[in-house]
Amino acid sequence: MKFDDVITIKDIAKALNLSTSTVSRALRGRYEISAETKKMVLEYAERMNYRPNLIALSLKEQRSKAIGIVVSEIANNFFSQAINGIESIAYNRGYHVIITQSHESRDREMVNVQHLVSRNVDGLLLSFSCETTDISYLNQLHEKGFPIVQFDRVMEELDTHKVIADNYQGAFHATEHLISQGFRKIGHITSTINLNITRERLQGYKDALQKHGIPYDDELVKHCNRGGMIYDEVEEAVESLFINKGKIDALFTAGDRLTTVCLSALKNVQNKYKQVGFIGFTNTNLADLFTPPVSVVRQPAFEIGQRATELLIEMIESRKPVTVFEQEVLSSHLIIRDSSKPL
Amino acid sequence: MKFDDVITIKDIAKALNLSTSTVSRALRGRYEISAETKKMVLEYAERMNYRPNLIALSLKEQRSKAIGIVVSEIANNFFSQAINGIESIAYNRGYHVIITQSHESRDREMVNVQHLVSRNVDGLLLSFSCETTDISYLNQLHEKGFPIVQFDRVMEELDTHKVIADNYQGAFHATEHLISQGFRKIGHITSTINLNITRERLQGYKDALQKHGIPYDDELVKHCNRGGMIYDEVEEAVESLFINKGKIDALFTAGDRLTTVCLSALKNVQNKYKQVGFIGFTNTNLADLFTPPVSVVRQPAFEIGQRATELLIEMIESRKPVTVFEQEVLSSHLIIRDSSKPL
DNA sequence: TTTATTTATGCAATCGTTCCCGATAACGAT
DNA sequence: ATCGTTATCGGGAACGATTGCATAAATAAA
Repeated sequence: MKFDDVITIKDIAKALNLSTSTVSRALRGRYEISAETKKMVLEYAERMNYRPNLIALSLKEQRSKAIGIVVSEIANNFFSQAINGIESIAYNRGYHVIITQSHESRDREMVNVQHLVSRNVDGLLLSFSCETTDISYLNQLHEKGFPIVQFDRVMEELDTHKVIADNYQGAFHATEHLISQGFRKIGHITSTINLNITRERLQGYKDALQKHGIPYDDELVKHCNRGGMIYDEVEEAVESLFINKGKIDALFTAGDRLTTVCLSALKNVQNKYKQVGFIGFTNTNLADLFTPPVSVVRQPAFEIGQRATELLIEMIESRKPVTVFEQEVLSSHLIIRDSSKPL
Repeated sequence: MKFDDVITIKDIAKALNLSTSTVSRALRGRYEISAETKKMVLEYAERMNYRPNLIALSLKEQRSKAIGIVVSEIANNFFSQAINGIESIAYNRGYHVIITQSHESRDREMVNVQHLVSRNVDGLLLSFSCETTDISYLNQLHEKGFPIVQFDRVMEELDTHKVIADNYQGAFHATEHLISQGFRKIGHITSTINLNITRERLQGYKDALQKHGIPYDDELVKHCNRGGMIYDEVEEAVESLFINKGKIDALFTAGDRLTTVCLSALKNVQNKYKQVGFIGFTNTNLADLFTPPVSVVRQPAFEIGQRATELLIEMIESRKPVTVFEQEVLSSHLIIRDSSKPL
């Protein structure tokens, strides 16, 4: 059904026998308008419940006061918390946010970006999908100086602001912690190597092993390339780590969704959860309800969202093009619970 | 920084020495355009990576092919799953979705609705906040026949399609289940009575008690009016139920976030979780990782989102105004685990 | 050859808003 | 009476895209 009878500035102009310009200025509170005209317009607009059409405004002003977000999944503690951080800043600065999900698909991600751009968003906050390796679809946009800030899952070759957690440190400390608890055969389940977070965490894991003289074993690292989107992929990874009985004595998982799905899989696969040391990256609030309570690496999701948004708005509102970009690294937090204590 | 050099239909027209009309028709594949002109335009557009400006299109066509969503929190399993259901339908029908959060604030909810409307969304999917009692801000919109579908948290007095879970049945069965397991003093933590889901579930709880000859005790029902947004509110409710030692022997919680927060609070308050029978409405996938594994009432969140979207798109695309509205009730699912077994 | 028809293209209005220019009137100063 | 100033307000272009209508050229029919 066609729906179009919302009140516009033209309607007000016609009703009050004024021109649209006058009405516009009255509503904007410009000085050139006489007090009585202004009052008349404001009262009428109020009475008729007038709201400016943001579409028309965007077209005219060439900006929308809206920020586009692309994340892989909102059903992910890290991202939903990050989005809350984003909103907390954006809202106070007068921006609205438009949230989209890539569902770990590069095509969907690209479509979302294009859609957001053709909706005239003033800037983009991006966290890439597992599938994404080729980001040439951003080239043109980026070359023209379109404001983009990457967070969490970032691309080295895309030179814009980046806001991330200290993935390397987080993984290093988590692994070192497991070692300090006496574990020696530490499995690592992570997602695709496409992602910086995977590589950084893997490196932290490796370096911690090396520091303590534990040889690195390729067989103990399993990549779930869809980042936990497909349960079977994760269960298979978990199972394979247990093929030789006692092959691993502890497990370290990277990635929010991956960690929670791993916990399910561990439970389902011969109830292994209680039989290995465990620590994982996750932002769930329920970690201490498990038995044993789960040790986690918690990322400052909210703050990452906030910081990314501050940088983005700074870029949007800067009068001269921003050409020097920074990478901000926020500290993650190791929360030791029982799951990583000696068995 | 002002950013505006995206390619438009005018640029193409100028470059190829054509009129914008011709370019537009060529891009739309209209028959009136000669094959060579069409080819020339298409090739140039492709090469310059032309994308139509959806803002301009929306303004012209008076529709945006976008659907606005307002939920209280995306960091809530029910809503994030519902949103995935919404997206699954919308995407296939060529609609984009714009997700906003009210954070359980009526004002924020209203602002979001107004913002979405002034962005020319073609319809709204609404789930109300805890705070909302007065929805007069929707009156004008609704009277004019603007397509709105309510889901989960709905308002009786707003006559549009509604898609909900069988809250009464779910609560009734959950309570009856606890009774069948021998529990008699069953506490109920729920959110504000403003919400239909609260009232329906409370009624289910009451009726189950009555059916089995258990007197209803007002003291055993606690309302967390912010729906679990404020931890202290929940902890207080939990504590108060335990003031008289052994006052309750089981707990039934309504609401996704409320249930998870309650579990935390139960754990924190003298580690009570293992000492009471427990069942709650929640869609978390981690319920069986707790000890004991949590019995839950699981709502068909994904399907609710899907169905609501189907109804909405039907309304949007209907040529005549829709005046007869239906309320669809989808079955929830009782999943019995150990938390509700006799102690 | 003339007229009718088809084919291909351009013009201009439209959507809602803002803002640069002008236009008009009132008023005081000359 | 004329001019300049100031205070108010309107006209119209612009933003990007679509589309009904007009027009031109090319072709077909007479």
